Amino acid sequence: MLNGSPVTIGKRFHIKGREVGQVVTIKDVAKAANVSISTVSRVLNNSGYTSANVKERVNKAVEELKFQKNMVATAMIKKQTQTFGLIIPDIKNIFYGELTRAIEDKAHKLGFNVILCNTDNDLEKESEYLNFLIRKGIDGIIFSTPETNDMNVREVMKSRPDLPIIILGSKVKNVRLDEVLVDNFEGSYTATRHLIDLGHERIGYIGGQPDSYSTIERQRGYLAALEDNGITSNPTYIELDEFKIDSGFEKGKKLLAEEDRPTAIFAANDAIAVGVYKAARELGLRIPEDLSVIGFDDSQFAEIVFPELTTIRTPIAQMGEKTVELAVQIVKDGKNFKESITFQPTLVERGSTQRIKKAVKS
Amino acid sequence: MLNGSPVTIGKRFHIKGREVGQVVTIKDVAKAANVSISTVSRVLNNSGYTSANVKERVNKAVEELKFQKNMVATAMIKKQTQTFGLIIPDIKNIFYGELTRAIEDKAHKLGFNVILCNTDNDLEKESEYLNFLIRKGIDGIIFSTPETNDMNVREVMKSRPDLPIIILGSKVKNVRLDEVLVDNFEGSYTATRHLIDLGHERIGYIGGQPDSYSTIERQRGYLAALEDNGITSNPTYIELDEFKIDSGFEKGKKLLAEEDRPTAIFAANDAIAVGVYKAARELGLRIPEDLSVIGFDDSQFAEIVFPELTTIRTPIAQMGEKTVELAVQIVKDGKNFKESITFQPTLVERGSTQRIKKAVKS
DNA sequence: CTCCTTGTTGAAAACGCTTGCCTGATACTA
DNA sequence: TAGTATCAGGCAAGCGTTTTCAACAAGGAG
Repeated sequence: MLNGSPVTIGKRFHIKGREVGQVVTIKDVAKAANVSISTVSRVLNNSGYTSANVKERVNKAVEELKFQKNMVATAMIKKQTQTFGLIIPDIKNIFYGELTRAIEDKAHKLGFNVILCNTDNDLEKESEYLNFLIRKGIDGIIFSTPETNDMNVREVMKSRPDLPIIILGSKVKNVRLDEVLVDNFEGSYTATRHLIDLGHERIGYIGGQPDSYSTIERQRGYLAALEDNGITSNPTYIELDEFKIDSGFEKGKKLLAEEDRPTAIFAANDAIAVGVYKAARELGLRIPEDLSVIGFDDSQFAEIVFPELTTIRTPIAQMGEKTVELAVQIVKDGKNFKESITFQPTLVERGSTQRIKKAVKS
Repeated sequence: MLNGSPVTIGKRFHIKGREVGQVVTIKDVAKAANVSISTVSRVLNNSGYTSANVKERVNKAVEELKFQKNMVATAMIKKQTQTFGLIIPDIKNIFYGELTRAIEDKAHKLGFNVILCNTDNDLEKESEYLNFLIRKGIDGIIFSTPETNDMNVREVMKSRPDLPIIILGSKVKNVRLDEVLVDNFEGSYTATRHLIDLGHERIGYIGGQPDSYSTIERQRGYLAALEDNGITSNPTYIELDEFKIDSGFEKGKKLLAEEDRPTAIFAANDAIAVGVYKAARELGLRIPEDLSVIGFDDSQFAEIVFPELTTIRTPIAQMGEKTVELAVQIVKDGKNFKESITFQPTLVERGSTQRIKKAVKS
């Protein structure tokens, strides 16, 4: 090839008796360019001195041999794998689908891959994943789980205090970490206020997991809005379960079956709102004529249901991006800011909320 | 500790001036257990001879030191990373969400991780990902993209003929690969047949990407069912675009605006069906009274819309699992079967299809 | 002409593990 | 008693890079 050497580029090797192709290494490049491997490495990484002549020869060899740097070897030395672990409850959940997409996109742009981990909010499973990820040498962990249990996070922080951990959309109790949040209180206050502005006073709230940060904060916002507008909150109008359609359906039915049923429901996320739609349908209540519904997140669901769902938009994509930016920054600069970044949600009015009809109040 | 040695377990090291924790290596274990590192490796991997005594000492040391094997070192030697790359168009798409979940779950059970790659059906992007994945030493690639363009697949096969590649839900032209499929023809035939059985004759078809395997096969099934039942197909009743809600909306409006509009529409996936719902709503057509709609996949959308969508259920989870099983088998045994496995879909009747009213035909 | 400085390269160690080879020890056979 | 399996465990090479160190050349300052 390049310098007339016999064609022994690359190396054939076998695994379990099967030939594993011929992989070109830095050694082959060195031979072809007639320099040492250290030199090849230097031009590859653009570090240290290298003459223009040598640079050219190496680049030519790289091209001709189609050399691709083996990243696991690099990872071994540099202790960096260009990989993040992403911990979420369930990628089937559309909210996490959107979040994951934003995260993966940004990571890819910045030269990182993401390993997906679905925990189903199971701490055991979460712990397994975490171990695996750490053994694989990931460069950081992005947590986005509704539960705020700190067991596993603490464990990681103890064994690998240097490892970047970023919490997305939640808070972990008693631990100071980088976190990217949406202003749940503000969003819920706005949602509830919107209903109040439409004349509603009997307003229900259906939350997700009782000890989830979002559930709690959103409930706070709901209660504050009621109070600020002189409406006494009614405990029987508050139900908590999970951030799922089924939960919304069950709890919705429960709320709407009451004699003095709410005229509006604030669902802590869009999935719950979808459940409420189903409940309303089953009970023969029309939305928005008989019942106003407002959701949270502005996920794809919001535009699929009919009438389209009025909801609080969480800037999911931006939050995902910011999270990755933060993670990369920490990996690169080694500085850990322990930042807490909060995004503001906005009200998106669609067809599921309506001014209350006086008749109903009678 | 174990044998009274001074506490120098683990090694502190720094990256960019920041301390990177203390990582316990096999060396530390060896020292603590008073054996050589080869022995430690042997008991860790349960390979070769080791006495009960030594085994115990090593295990004890492992436990006391909380040793975790560094997988990148292992990967370096074994050329196996216990990682798969998953190529899909977009994780936001609910169908891929469900598929990905099944894949990730199974992979995790079998000791593998999955790196997620969203290509947006962009071959350039796909190629980038592929390169990255290969450089990272992934053990196999799972492809699930509607397009059947073989460019990148060929490229990979050429440079790494040993690398397991599995195609999920599609076919790549002119290439023999392991593939896991759903019987698109059969499913579509069933769908169309179902509409015919309900008395429909003016049946529209809205497909996805024109050159996607699914679009083509589903159209074949649709046409065959029409023909077998003596209905001449009408080209103006066939529209193709993308497997998306918006496409369903646009093409649905187009079909339904015609004078002689279809009384039923077979949408090549549930997302398109959702679009058709919107179109019908805009045109004041009731489903199923004025228009029957049937989808394909039985994704989450099907139960969210109202009336709930009659659709063809693709066994998404099973397909995902099977794919991973296949991949793992190939990685482990080194045998490549080039299998083609086809799953049968089933009809799920819900509220969106109805016997045609004679009046309408008049 | 000597001493530095600056530029350019290669040799070799290191990253943390696996594995082939070799040496001993033990136990069994004849 | 010697010969031969069988079992145990250590040594060292190797995986494909990066990086430190030292060597050497060329050029300029004194």
